[in-house]
Amino acid sequence: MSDLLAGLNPEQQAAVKAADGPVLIFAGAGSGKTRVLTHRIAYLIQEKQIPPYQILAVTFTNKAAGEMRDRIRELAGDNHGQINVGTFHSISARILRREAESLGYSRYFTIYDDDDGLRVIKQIFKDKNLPTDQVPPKGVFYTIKNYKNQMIGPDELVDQPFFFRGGIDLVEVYRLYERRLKQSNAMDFDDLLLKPIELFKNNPAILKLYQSRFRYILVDEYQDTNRAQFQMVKLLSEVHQNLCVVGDDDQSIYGWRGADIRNILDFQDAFPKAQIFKLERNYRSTKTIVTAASAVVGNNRDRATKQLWTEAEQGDPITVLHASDDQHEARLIADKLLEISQQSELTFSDMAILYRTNAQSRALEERLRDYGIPYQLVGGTKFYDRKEVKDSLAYLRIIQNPADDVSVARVLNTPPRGIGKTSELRLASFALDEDISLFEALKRVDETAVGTGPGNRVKDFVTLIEKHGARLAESDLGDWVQAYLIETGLIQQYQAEDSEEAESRIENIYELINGIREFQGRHEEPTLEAFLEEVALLTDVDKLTDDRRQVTLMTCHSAKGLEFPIVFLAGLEEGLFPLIRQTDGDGDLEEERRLFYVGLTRAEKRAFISYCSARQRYGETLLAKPSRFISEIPMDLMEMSTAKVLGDEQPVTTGTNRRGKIMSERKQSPFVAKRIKPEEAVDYAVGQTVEHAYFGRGRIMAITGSGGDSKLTILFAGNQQKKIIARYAKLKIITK
DNA sequence: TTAATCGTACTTTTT
DNA sequence: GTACGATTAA
Repeated sequence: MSDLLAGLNPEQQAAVKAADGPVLIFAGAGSGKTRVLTHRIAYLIQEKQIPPYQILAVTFTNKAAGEMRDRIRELAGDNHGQINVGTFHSISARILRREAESLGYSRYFTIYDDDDGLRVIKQIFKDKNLPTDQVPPKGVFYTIKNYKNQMIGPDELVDQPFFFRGGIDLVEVYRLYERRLKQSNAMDFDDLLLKPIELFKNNPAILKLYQSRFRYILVDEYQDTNRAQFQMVKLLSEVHQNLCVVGDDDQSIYGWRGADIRNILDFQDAFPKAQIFKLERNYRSTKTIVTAASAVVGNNRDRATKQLWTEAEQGDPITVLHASDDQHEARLIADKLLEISQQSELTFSDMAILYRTNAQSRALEERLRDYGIPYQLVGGTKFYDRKEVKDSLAYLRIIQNPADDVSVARVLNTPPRGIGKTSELRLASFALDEDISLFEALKRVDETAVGTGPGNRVKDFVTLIEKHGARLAESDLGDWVQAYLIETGLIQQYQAEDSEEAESRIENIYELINGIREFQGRHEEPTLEAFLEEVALLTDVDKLTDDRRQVTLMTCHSAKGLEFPIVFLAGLEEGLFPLIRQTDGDGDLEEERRLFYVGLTRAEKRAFISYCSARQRYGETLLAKPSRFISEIPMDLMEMSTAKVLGDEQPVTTGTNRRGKIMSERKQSPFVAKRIKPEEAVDYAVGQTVEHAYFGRGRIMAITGSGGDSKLTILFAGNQQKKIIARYAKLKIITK
């Protein structure tokens, strides 16, 4: 069956056939990397007779894992079943559940996300009476995360004077944080990577087991692995050395998360016998796009030498759209989307809009809605991050792991049930004194200083949890969740509110319940723990659908590994892309450039790049210059669009002109953009008729606050009442 | 002591 | 626009 090699170019074939020993494959953008990986696995199974269960393939997202499994199935037939495919985090979680006892955890441990972790830090601040005014808990949390990412534990920091201002001892908070998680039988994302290493180092027998279990290891997106991930694969492949990593140093974009580009650049140092292959032929994009992207990324110093090339046609030049502001930019893009969908065979699902920050999606979304263009948004506020969904999940997590203090604290008084801050504080300090979990403290509420009123409420709460905990085993999971969540009163609380927002929160809770039923239908063992784990490790991209006729909106980071015939890169302005943060100096310009490279190389046929002269950010209007990345593209590959948009002539959308007029210059910021502050608001008064860009004419019913920050309550046509902040509204006074 | 309202600060990218 | 914390009202 060596038709496995048919249709592969010589380099790809060589990479597939080099089955044994360490292998590094540099795979340029669009060079058929996934093909090589899947064919390689099929080759191992069919030609080398390796049992599938001895193969471990690690991908970056669950979606990529699913796709890989599908493609191997096509190639290798039935035998693929027991192959281990997953993300680092999901594979680790699986190992850790099995071996939890060896680490002093129960197998029902909870996975904490950043929000949960931050709550732990905040609780520590409360317990220790640390001041939050000098150093925000968030900052402490991120510092700790940073250390964990680099595998630096609190003990290794001890020699250094790590005191923050305000007398906060970082090492102590770090220690407490680790202790709290352990006591809560919880692991954060970093632990999922660190604990297996700890496990393997302390238990040679267990390590040996997994070494022989994973006799062939393949790692995709290797350029984005961090130190812990490197160590894990190194440990696992130490004996057999059958480690194949695939990546592209030019696409390393997760340095901020601890990814170490040196993992790929220095692979040979760690594995001196490594064979190296380079896939440099691009099959995805036009010559224009390949040449442009290569030219830009060629400005980076820290990279392995390689030259991407293609035999594809030249294709259209990259179109640069210049907009006056972000609203205008959104219109230009929407116009192009419509134009392309009408004048070509392409549909909206062939098009994507990519940007640097999630905040940019709003203006785009508004305009797409106006135009009636269907879109799907990846990222932003995720479904599982919504308050009501997290609350619901917290109720479920308590059942699985009562030691999960974060979840218990989260829902103890949600919905409000008469257990206020004071009671919570007393319970928490009792738990601390007795060295027991918060839930244990609730059960012993009579021994605490909590009053009888709230005390009875606490007892009701405990009864509620225990009652449903006992029922879990004997009922259908979906029915059980529904009954449980209803009895928590969570839904009732929102029903009482009777607002649009509450309405959608209720919908989300039901959507969660439906999600569980759907999970039941597709999972072999639909247990509560399996569901909670899937939810914890799910990414946004995992939920992306291909086949609906929708434009895709997402960040360049999320777009990694995807491709679209038409790609728009929005917001190409100095300070935004490359992004410059005001707080900690210059970021990593080379990484920003790689990110741009990733974005541009997503395009198959045509790329559009847009930038604005002025952009609303943090409530201010900033003047901006076009990104340096635009000028790094060879001139002859670009065309500057001078397209006029119909909408420009309509008075309704003259916000830019008006704003341009009332803008006054302030001092130049240290960075690229000039800061512009709108003048103090015009004098609004109750009873005036005003015109709003979106809502039309209306009458001011009430004003609260003063100046630009004042809130206006305006009654628009159709009895629509809206509250609007004067400063941001594009209001025109019609009559006094 | 609890609940509701008000004011403020925040938004880089994600497993 | 949101989500949190603080302040105030009950």
